[in-house]
Amino acid sequence: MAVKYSRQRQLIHSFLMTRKDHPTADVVYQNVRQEYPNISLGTVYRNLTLLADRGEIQRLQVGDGVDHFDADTSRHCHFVCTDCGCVTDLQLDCLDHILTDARKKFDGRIERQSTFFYGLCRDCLNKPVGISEQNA
Amino acid sequence: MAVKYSRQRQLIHSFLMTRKDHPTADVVYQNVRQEYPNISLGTVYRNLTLLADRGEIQRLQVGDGVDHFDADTSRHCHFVCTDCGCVTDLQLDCLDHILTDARKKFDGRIERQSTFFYGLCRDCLNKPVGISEQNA
DNA sequence: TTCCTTGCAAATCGTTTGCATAATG
DNA sequence: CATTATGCAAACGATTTGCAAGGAA
Repeated sequence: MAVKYSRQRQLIHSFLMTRKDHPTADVVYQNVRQEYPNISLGTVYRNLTLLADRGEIQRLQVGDGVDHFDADTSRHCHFVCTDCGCVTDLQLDCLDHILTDARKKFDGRIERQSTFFYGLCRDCLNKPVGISEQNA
Repeated sequence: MAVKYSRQRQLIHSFLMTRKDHPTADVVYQNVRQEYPNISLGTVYRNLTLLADRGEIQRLQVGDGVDHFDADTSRHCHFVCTDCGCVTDLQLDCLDHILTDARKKFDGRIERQSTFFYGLCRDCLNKPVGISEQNA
């Protein structure tokens, strides 16, 4: 239960804080590896899970089958591009409102909410057709 | 591309329509099997994917690592119990509002939205501590 | 010294896929 | 007949886990 310091966890967490694009475990691994070559994928997974469990980071299941991680634990939404798969933050004012509304209607205890938007990001919108494999 | 009739797909789809609890592929398999014992898991997966791609059902990634399926394709939210894992529908009035708001703020094309709420369902709220493994 | 962490590799588990055969249109 | 769907089993990919060794308190 008690958590002890580890250089690996420290590197993982601080790497995540430098990124606003919500990397996957493997991306974290590839990057931390540059500074700490001996680190293993298992360790990355273990620490991401530990940090998420302690609420120090957020685990995002954006719907592409791979977990993404976000060092920003504040309440915010995400946009996921269905073409390039990029994930970006989206700040909305009405988050509290929807939560209140849901609590009013639901017979149980609602603790948190997660909202994803899907569509095409700016870059993919402007991209000429055929520049990447189009999703039919 | 052309879709041909199959008894298996028919059974899968109509089973899904009888359920409002958003079963997983395996649950669909176990149930359809009672009426059609020779069906294979692969066929169930193939048809759920086909139906979802054609918009006849909805694939839900509720965050437990397993895909759930919903025969109700109307716009609505879901509540996921973090204790028992049950998934229930939640109808909210402000869905259009949040979508409009997001479109206003985002520089790209937002096509759809998905919102999940997490907490304890009514049954788990009333359940005495220790009746199931508590998530520490 | 005690307990937490690691690296490594093997194991898990949900889902997908290749292939030869069966069913549909 | 051409094409799509099936059952089966093997393949896959992301994540987890067991274990012996290393590091922190």
